[in-house]
Parts: sequence; structure tokens; C-alpha cells
Amino acid sequence: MPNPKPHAELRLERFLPYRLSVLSNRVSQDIARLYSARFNLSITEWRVMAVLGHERGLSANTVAERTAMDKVAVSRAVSALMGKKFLNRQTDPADARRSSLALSAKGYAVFDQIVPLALAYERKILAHLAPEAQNTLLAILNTLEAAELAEKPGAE
Amino acid sequence: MPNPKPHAELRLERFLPYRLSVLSNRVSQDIARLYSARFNLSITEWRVMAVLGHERGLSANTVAERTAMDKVAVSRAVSALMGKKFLNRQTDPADARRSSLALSAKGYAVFDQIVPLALAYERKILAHLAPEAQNTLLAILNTLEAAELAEKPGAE
DNA sequence: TTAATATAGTTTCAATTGAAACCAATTGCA
DNA sequence: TGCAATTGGTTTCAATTGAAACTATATTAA
Repeated sequence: MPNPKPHAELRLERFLPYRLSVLSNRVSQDIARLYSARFNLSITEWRVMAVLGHERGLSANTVAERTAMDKVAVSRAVSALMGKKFLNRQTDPADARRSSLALSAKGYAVFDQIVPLALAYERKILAHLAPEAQNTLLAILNTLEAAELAEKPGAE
Repeated sequence: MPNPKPHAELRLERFLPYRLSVLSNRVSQDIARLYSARFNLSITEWRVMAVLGHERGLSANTVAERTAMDKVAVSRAVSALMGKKFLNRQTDPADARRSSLALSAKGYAVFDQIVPLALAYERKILAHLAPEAQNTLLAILNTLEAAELAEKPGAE
């Protein structure tokens, strides 16, 4: 009898993409716990607030770019946040299709409470790492964000 | 007039949890592209195959633990994979509630094609990083996987 | 034994999501 | 001008997902 099945080897627990995904899910869920119940916000809603808390007057489209969310998700989050009176929307006088979004006073009140919690959580993660490891991690993220990771489908 | 609004500061593009999430989503989508269309597999289906390709005879429950997926998702993935004849299921003679799962020959044929693609993609990511950075990254993942990142809700 | 409890896995139902269609306003260009 | 193509944003519809209920088997304790 010849040698039996020499099957491909893949150890998920050592496979970078898998580990990244598990870690990232855990972190996202932990953070969501900081605000979802207390402030009754979904993850997408919070993300929209997070960008607008930093930069006022963005259009929904720009918010989508900034958050890497798709425009349908942003549209829904915006209308939910409008319902909660966390946002002000103002139609752009120069282009009636677009409107500029900003946190309302009520929105800022919530934003100002959540930000310190989120930052504290981030510090807590980083505290597990030695200072050089922290720097390396941030450098790695810079590199990978800038990198073309996938094959372009039709390219050359 | 007193000082105006001293609002909290949060720059998403520098916020570790956010960056992690964006990177991880990008990587997962890139990898899914390697197999989803060609082999008509969903991400969850592929994950189930990935564990079973490494370790035969696991129960659905164990697969759920190994993949960090929930048991409903696993149950659905398993029945989809059974439909495709990629899996063999055998009821445990000692306990009729559980059954042991393994890739079929057909399942292995697909598995053996996907694994090299996935590993090549991983190498491609790592190739963007200097060797020390690669080591640091893996060490960081080890550390964070082992760490308690969240507050325990009811603990002390 | 047998009744209560726990476990493996599936089904159901409602909420979330994304793709594609859509509407309205704007721009490009014949 | 005015009509085709583009863009910002919303809606619709179907697929995906998760929580909770459920089925069937196993275990525990009375």
C-alpha cells in the first residue's frame, strides 16, 4: 500500500488572518458593551457619532468613507440617530442632494461620556504590551493599512 | 464669553480597536475571495472545513469552540456542507446526541486546494513586515489572546 | 426506577445586513 | 439649451444572523 493521504496542513490557531479576526471581534464586542446597553446605541450608530464628534459638518457619504462602512448602513444609522435627536442635519445650500451632519448638544453629551471609556479600554489593551511592542504594533498597522493586500482581480 | 465647548477627542484613524477591525475585515474579505466564488463556500463553511481538515472526528460543539463561532452557525454550516457532500457525519455510539464530523474525500479535495491559497495570502501579508516585526506581531497576538481584555461584569 | 436537570444539536422568529433598484439633484457635453 | 450620465442618499427585498424555544438523549439525585 502506498503512503496514505498527505493532506494539506492548516492550523487555524496559528493562522494570522484567523487570529486577527478573533481578536478584533473580541475587542469590538468588549467596546460595544461599554455603550450599547447604557446608551442604547448600535455599533454603526456609535461609529457615526465617533466621526462626527471629531469632525463636524460631514456628509453621509464622507462619513461612510471615514468609517469604512457602506452608505446604506450609514443612512440607517443617521436616521436612527436623528430619531434620538443626537444629530443635526442641514441641507447643503450649494447642492441639495447632500446635507451636512453634526452632533447635537444631546449627541455631544453622550459622545463626551463614551470617549473616555473607549480610550480607557484602548489603554488597557496596550498596557499588556511592553512599550516597544506598542510602537511596533502601531507601525505594523501603518504598514498594513498602506499595503495592497489583495490581488487586483483584473489588474495586469 | 467663557471658553467654548471642550469636547472629548477621539481620532478613529488612530484608535486601535477601530484599526484592528478595519484591517481584519479587509483580510477576511480578501481571503473569502480566494474560495467563495470558486468553491461556493461561505466564510463559516470554510471555517468548519478548516478545523475538520486539521482534526477529524470532532463534534459540532467542539467545532464551535475551536472556531469561536456559535453553535447555530456551526449547525447550519454543517448541514450545508453535508448537502455538498463535503462532510461525513457519524453518530457517536456512546452518546446518540452527538455525532462526529470529518471531511469526506470530496471535502479534502477542496480543502487541499484552498489551504495553499490561504497560506500564500498569509505569507503575502507577512512579507510586508520586517522579520523582527513579524516576530513581534506574533508575540503580541499571543499576549493579547491570553489577556483578560474586558471587565468581568459581575466579578468582585 | 423516575423525576429534574443538563447537554448536543436543530428550528423558529425577528432583527441586521447588503445588493440592487430607486428617487432626486447635479454635471457633462452634444 | 436639453438629455445622458453621475452622484448623494433612501428604500426594497432577499439572505444572514442570533436569541430563544424546542427535540432528543443523557445524567443526577431522590
